[in-house]
Amino acid sequence: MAESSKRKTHAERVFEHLRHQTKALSAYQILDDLRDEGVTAATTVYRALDQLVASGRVHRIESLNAFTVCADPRHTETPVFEICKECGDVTERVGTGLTENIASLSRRSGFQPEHSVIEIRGRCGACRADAQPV
Amino acid sequence: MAESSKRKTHAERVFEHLRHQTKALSAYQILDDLRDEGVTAATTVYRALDQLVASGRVHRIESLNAFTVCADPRHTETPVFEICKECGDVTERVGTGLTENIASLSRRSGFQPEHSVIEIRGRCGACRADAQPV
DNA sequence: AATTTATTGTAACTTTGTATCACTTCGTCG
DNA sequence: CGACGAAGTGATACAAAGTTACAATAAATT
Repeated sequence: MAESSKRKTHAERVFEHLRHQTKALSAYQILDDLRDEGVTAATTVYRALDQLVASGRVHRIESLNAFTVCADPRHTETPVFEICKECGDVTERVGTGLTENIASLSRRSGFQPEHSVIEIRGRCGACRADAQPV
Repeated sequence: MAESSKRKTHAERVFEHLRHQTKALSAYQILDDLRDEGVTAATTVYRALDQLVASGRVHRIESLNAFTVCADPRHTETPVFEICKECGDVTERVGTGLTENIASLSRRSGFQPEHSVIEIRGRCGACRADAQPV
């Protein structure tokens, strides 16, 4: 095995790679991208992603079956993801107050929320600007 | 082909079947369930689901890769789904005010929302009650 | 009847995700 | 030092979810 693969864990490699993306990547995209660095099996990528998601350093984007780094691992609020249908960029918003809205909904319905998925698909500001011809 | 399959479209069959469920069903579950009624191919199920989702009669639950009927096709607000991790039941909530929250978030961020995915995973009221011994 | 149009089926294939088992690496403890 | 166990990795196979391309059929039009 390449000596380079001895120093860092694969989880670190996956995290570092994701950190340099503006789009969310699928597990298999990550696998392809990291073959040079000694990651050769889907299993390994999924294991790395499991750890990273569990530790809150990476988020899974459900509507894309893809993954992106957490913008701020210290936040406790439910993150909101804006996903641009044109350029594919994914932006995480925190402190949106939506957590409280969900909590109050639950108070009414008797449902006990554990994990919320909030993903907004649409067009990002940059793509809207691009589409304005003068 | 069975004569029964002549009367209704497959989309109708899929819709009727979903309507009698409390849980969301995957496309392949639907396929299995409807084999007796002459639905034999995954393609057919997906085509039916595409129509139903496009016409707003069925929702796709992204975090489950599954489908459920729309509780009220007339609503315009973004639906919120409560998904119980224990019993698997999926409940749609409308009129939660979350649409307005998302809109105001967008006003700040410059993002133009088209379709929002809001799915809350946790425990439903019934399962919470069941888990209370005495 | 002939042509078009929508619906369905078949089959192969891609993408996404999991399970199993063997092997290596590495720390630690005797 | 060497044995041992835990964690990490890889290979393989498989399961689940979704798509594509094309042929066959049925229904509607003319």
